[in-house]
Amino acid sequence: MQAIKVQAEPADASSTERILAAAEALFSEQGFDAVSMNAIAARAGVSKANIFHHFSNKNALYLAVVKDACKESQVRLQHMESSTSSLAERLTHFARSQLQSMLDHGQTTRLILRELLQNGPEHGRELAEQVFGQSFARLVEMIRDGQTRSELRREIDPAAVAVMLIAINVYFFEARDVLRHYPDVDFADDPQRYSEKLLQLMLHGILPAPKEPQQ
Amino acid sequence: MQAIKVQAEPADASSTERILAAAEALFSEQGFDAVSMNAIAARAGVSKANIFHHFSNKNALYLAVVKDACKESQVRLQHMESSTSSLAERLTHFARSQLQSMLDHGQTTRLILRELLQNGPEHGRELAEQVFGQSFARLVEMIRDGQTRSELRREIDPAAVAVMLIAINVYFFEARDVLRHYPDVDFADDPQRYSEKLLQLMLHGILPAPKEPQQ
DNA sequence: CAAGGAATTGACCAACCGGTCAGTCAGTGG
DNA sequence: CCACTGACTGACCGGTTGGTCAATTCCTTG
Repeated sequence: MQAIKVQAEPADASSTERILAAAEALFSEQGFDAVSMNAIAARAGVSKANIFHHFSNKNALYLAVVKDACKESQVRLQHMESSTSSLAERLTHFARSQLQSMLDHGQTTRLILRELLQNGPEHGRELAEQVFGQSFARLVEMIRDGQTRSELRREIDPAAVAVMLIAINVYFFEARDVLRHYPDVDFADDPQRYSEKLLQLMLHGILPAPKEPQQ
Repeated sequence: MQAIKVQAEPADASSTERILAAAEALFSEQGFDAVSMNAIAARAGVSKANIFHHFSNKNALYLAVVKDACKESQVRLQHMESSTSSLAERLTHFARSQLQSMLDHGQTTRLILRELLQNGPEHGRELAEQVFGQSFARLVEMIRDGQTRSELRREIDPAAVAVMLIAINVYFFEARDVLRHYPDVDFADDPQRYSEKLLQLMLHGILPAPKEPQQ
């Protein structure tokens, strides 16, 4: 029999860490405005005033949370092995691991996607530079590299391939709960199968091959 | 010289319509919690109490707005001509017109996407049934139909094609502001070119064709 | 014209918001 | 032992929130 807490952050972490964790959870679930400082304080197990001791105001706290989330997801997407295997294999691996990572860290992902939906053009640049920029550029580079080795058709725009890959994953994350209710869809609960099917589509296209479908 | 209104809904519409229009604009721009009933009242040019006369509470108003938006976007996607042309042409036309429609009605689109990001599994079903369901099923049917006529490879899952098509468009809408800042991307401001490039990718795949790329 | 229901309003409310503040307390260096 | 400090707290602030209500105006129907 011990202290009852419906939801709480680990008690052994520092106050600042607990506040950040609580704030990230609540912000990602409900968005900025729907979360009160009282709620964050309660979940973190500290007083509201304590939050203002560590963060100058609510917006600063939110910014810290977003920055944290960005850093995390940036780190997560950094290992992208090169050259050892074919472009198709590398793309497949990237797609699979990115999607899995998004699902594993759904909280962070949702926060960033929410941020994406938010305010205008100005705001997009920060995200572009701080979060996705590096890994996107690297992905494009990888594709372009495969293109010089004739592993994909010459007239294709590498950036378009990269965007398509990411679009596929992002949409799965967003629309899973909707897709689940379509009778035609059998992959809503199976990211592995989803990745496989969509990657096949992307690699080989949907039109019938002139001769044999196998390369 | 007349009454000054920084932003307003058309004065000739009924109060209910003006309220709905104002609410949709504000909700889609700022989200549920960030918009106050006072703000909606001011923009609609009515008193706050008047809103509560027409809608039982804030949530009911929001629901009405969402339902309106859903109905509108449902109507928008209903014309999908069949049989006259090849599957590739029909898919291309669908992609182009859907994307254009999303951009033209950015307000509504953003509202629905925001809704998608929101709460859990339960909520997804309503959206599935009320908004996207019909047109998704029809799109799948169209693809399946083309498949029986051997216009696309037999082993392909029509639902996967449909999801890919939609994912491509949704992601463009969401990430435009970010994509714009990538030096590799030349289609962020040109939905037409985006549709073209991505559709080519989807139709022919990215791998080199065994013989001639042209069908 | 009178009657009555719908539309509309300003005044008002309790609850809650983000944020402040004076002050307690544990630790620490001299 | 004392002085100082940073972490931390409960009580509190002005302002705003969603929502109520009695009163008034408007419009229709008899």
